[in-house]
Amino acid sequence: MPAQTRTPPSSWIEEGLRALGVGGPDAVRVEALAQALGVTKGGFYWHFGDRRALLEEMLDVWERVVIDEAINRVEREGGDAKAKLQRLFALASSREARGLGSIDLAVRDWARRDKAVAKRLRRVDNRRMEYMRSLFGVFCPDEDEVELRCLLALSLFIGTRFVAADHAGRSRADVLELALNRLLA
Amino acid sequence: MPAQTRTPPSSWIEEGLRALGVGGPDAVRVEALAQALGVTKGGFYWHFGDRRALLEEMLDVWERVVIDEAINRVEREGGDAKAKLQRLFALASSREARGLGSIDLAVRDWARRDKAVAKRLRRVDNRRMEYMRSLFGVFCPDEDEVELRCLLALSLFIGTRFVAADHAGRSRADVLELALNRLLA
DNA sequence: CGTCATCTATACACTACCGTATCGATACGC
DNA sequence: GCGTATCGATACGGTAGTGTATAGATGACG
Repeated sequence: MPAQTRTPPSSWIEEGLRALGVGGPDAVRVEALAQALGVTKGGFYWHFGDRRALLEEMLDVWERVVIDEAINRVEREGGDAKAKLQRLFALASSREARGLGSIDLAVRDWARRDKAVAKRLRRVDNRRMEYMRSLFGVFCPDEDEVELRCLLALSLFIGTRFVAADHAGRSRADVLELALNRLLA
Repeated sequence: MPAQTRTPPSSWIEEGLRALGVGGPDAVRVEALAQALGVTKGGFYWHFGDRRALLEEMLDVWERVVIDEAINRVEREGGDAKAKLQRLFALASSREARGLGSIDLAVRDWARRDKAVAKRLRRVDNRRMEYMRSLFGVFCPDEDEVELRCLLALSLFIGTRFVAADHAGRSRADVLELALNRLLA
């Protein structure tokens, strides 16, 4: 049995993902993470070969969590396809998702300039699309229509957090609800 | 009359915007720009007080260009609202927009962690929304419906470039065309 | 209690970049 | 062609971060 670790790799990864969500990949700096964890960087290089290795493992964890977590939680409570979609959308805009959502956005921007990251994002997005396709397909016979709604849903999820426009008296949530009702019609 | 400048401020700003689009704000580095321009950083600090000043002026230029350019070009050719919207969408996904589009995405991510940038993006997005509202409003009586379509259009514009999913036999352009036809119905 | 793996602190060399200072080059206006 | 504003090259100091080396602390386990 290994001795109980004080600042195990998972701590560095966790803190790294937090930094990634807030400041992007460039903000994931060994010394900054060490300070946030209340230690020096001494132990970091015991766990990880270098900074790249940390980023790699961060993405490993992110990929696993993102793919499993959301889908599992939605599936667990059962219900029909529309109920599941509604829960999925609610989850996506919930306060708890703020942390994961920020990481999601950061990874998207990161993927623009790093092919390996783009590959991972592609896997994740395809998994999400596949899941949504299965749900929309239940009450939506036309395949083009299914594909369209999936892209709209995913784009809205991202757009809501990247678009900085006001809505003439309405709130963003109001307009978003309109959109989601339409998607579920 | 000022002497003809060899590497005027506009060159630094141009190169800076290019770097921003490719690598984000952190990639806008004085010495890197100098190298890209084939000079040393010697002259940079003659034009700009510091790096911040360049970023500021870059955003000034970007804001002016983005607001005027696209709208003016669409308006110039006339036609009815639907024709203008079609041109607007075509322009947004045209090859020429790749450069400006990348900057757009970079600014969006940047705005997440810089309030001043967020303020600028808000101005730009509101201007775009206002313009789209005026176009959708022509053939769309319901105000909620107009607002919805505007958000969908903007989200799709962003989503198309941030989402990395495949579409089961279809191309992204296919699905996008479906979406745009729906928006113009 | 002692040992060994597991961290931690500290110091160091190295690199990249910012901003400053200085002097030289170049072109335009006259 | 002369002078001045407008750059360009170079050298420098300062800061921040990476990765390495090394010695010390700390806890599990026999």
